Amino acid sequence: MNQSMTYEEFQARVGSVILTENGNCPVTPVIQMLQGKWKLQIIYELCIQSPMRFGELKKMLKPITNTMLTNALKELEGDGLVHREQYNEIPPRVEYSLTEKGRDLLPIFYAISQWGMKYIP
Amino acid sequence: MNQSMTYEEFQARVGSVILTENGNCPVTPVIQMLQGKWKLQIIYELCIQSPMRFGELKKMLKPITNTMLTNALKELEGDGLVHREQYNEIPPRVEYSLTEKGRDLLPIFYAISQWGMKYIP
DNA sequence: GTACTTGGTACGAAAAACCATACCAGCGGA
DNA sequence: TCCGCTGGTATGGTTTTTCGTACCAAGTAC
Repeated sequence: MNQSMTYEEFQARVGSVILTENGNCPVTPVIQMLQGKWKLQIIYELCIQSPMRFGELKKMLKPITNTMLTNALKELEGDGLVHREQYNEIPPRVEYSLTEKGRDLLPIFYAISQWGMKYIP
Repeated sequence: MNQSMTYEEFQARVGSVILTENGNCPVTPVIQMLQGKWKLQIIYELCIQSPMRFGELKKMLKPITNTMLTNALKELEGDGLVHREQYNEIPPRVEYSLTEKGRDLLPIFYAISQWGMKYIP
């Protein structure tokens, strides 16, 4: 099934079948996992370029603060979406990249970009 | 292009071409538009069933308060994603449904559900 | 010896989000 | 006459996010 599915197709597949199967919703937990001002943006930056250093990410997400970036990255790492690789050099170097689990979020961003290209002026 | 695209395909298409074309990103504004604890959930409920009355929505999103639901629906209506239809009856009846613009968000939820089915236990 | 580098941490303050509670209209039913 | 129904609004308070600023280590260049 691709992205040109109809409303009825999605409803038939996700709404009627999966949702009511055992009470486990495959959408709500994902939405909650990705909540927060920066998480989706960070993942998206890592979609575009990976790996990225802490400072590079910070520059891309310009008004972000150290604290926010650190916290968000920690949570993303905790959720297994982002991998943190630390090199013991001076000055320190830390590289962030998407895990396979994180890369699998790509179709979401693809769908978002399709919508954005249609509706964002 | 469907959802089994490779990382390189997405990168080539969204990362390299569209993003750098004119500085307008088709992803970031969408992410910001959908931010907040309830917006995505409301849209998702309306994906599953539409139209829905205010009280039905409230029941589905159980711990939500009147204020939150009202505010979120107003913003979604303001963004043109949700349509509000008011019937002047007693007791009052108001039905919410997705606009075409809102329905076009469906592929995003489809992609989310695909990811959720793979990774949510 | 001083300044500069990176990838953070710690702290408190400010802002935003969220919540609970009470209240409203106006008709139908008991 | 009083209650209950719906779809909210108003108010104020609490909790969660987010921000701003200062600071750190440990080496390198000047």
